[in-house]
Amino acid sequence: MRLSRYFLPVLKETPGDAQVISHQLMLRAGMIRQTAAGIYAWLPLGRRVLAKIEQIVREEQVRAGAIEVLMPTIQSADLWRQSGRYDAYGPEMLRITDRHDREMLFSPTAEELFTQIFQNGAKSYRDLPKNIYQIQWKFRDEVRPRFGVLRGREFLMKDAYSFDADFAGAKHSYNRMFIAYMRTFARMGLDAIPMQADTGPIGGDLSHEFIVLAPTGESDVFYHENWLKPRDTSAIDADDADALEGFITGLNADYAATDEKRDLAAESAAGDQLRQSKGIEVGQVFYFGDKYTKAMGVTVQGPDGVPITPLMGSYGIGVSRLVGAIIEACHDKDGIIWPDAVAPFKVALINLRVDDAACAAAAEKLYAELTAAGVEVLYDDRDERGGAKFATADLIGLPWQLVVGPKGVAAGIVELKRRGGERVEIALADAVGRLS
RNA sequence: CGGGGAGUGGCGCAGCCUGGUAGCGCAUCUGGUUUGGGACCAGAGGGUCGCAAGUUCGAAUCUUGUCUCCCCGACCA
Repeated sequence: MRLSRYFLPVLKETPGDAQVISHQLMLRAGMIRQTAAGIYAWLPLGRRVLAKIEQIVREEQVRAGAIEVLMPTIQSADLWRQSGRYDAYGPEMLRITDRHDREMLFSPTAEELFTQIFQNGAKSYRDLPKNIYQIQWKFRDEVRPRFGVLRGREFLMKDAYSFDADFAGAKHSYNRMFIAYMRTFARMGLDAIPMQADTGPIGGDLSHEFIVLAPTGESDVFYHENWLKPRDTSAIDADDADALEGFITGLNADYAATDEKRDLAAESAAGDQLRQSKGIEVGQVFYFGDKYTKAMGVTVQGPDGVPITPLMGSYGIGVSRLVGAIIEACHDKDGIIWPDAVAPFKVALINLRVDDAACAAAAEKLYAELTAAGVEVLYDDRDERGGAKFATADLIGLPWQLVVGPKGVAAGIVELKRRGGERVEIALADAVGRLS
């Protein structure tokens, strides 16, 4: 993409109403614009990051056996009355009346709808287990939205819902998602710690929140220092229920809990290895059994002819929140430092002198070759001075900067810089190979 | 929802106390000089001061109402 044709409205100064660093950087880097309290427009650069995160989430969901669907954001109040949550949810739910005075709502989560859709298509125990998910916008009318996309009212969320015939199956479904979450966050360059958590309005008795440690986080969290070491999940076979259960039990032997689930005995057992921090919740998994299936009268036919009430879990990942969470974890004084997997582009190709024929020709050639090699490159071909281009590139945080200047081109050399890391001079002829 | 703060060109702010018809920096446009870390000179465009009512000869400025946004706390992917 040529920057001269792109839409990247960067800001030199920090807008006054942004407090946390991720919010400031997202505004300055031209990723988002606020349109109302807690509601944001996603500009091209932000949209690309969102898509990268979505794709990683999607791949790990598929790997865990979940099936993608897309549900409406606007749902009928009647559906929510079946579970009793229409009255239970409170003012956080955005309620809407249509032209016929029918009561509707903007979905804050979707247990009811998934349960209904499941019942609609599943009649037999042979249809179990199932795990169905979507990546869709949600709306929760937070009393006080803040911190940009970390606490918006409208947010993009992956929500999955599992249906099983018995508790062992349901626990395995829960564990599958658990390990999928570990893998998902690790792929994004995040160390997310699963913590015992409260279940809130979703209900149920088993739940973990996945927390990214960050000083700007809203949750107070407590954990054993063993969690600071990265966990390798690559060898785990998620299809092997016993092995998976054993692995997760092993993980959870190290204490980690959010404020409302603190276990003072476990904390004193951890002794001086106990750590306290602030954290950002980026995902949560719940097991709640037959709470919805029972309330909504959902059953499937069992092998012996007796109806079975499926047991459910639900599993959320805050996709849009992750954009902010990653920036909180990955930035310096000059701007964002994207982990490779979620970077909006891989390379910032910087032409220092658009009016220098040899320099421009070299940059154009690199752009063409990188593009042909399938490298995502943002080519700064604007008629700007070097300083301005470096500042923009640092701000938007692409992992690599390929700098093409007149002196270097004359000597057959370009500069390759790792954002937040070292810079090296390489032969012009080697540049494409190094980046593809 | 309680407590606090703020709405003035695209962004950041001053002016308000002590009413007299709006200013600065950045950004934008034109011309020129520049060109490896957010250049310089000259010129230009852009704001009914959130909205509404009131006081006054006159309101960005005073009064009242209203909307919006932000911060602290209580609540949440």
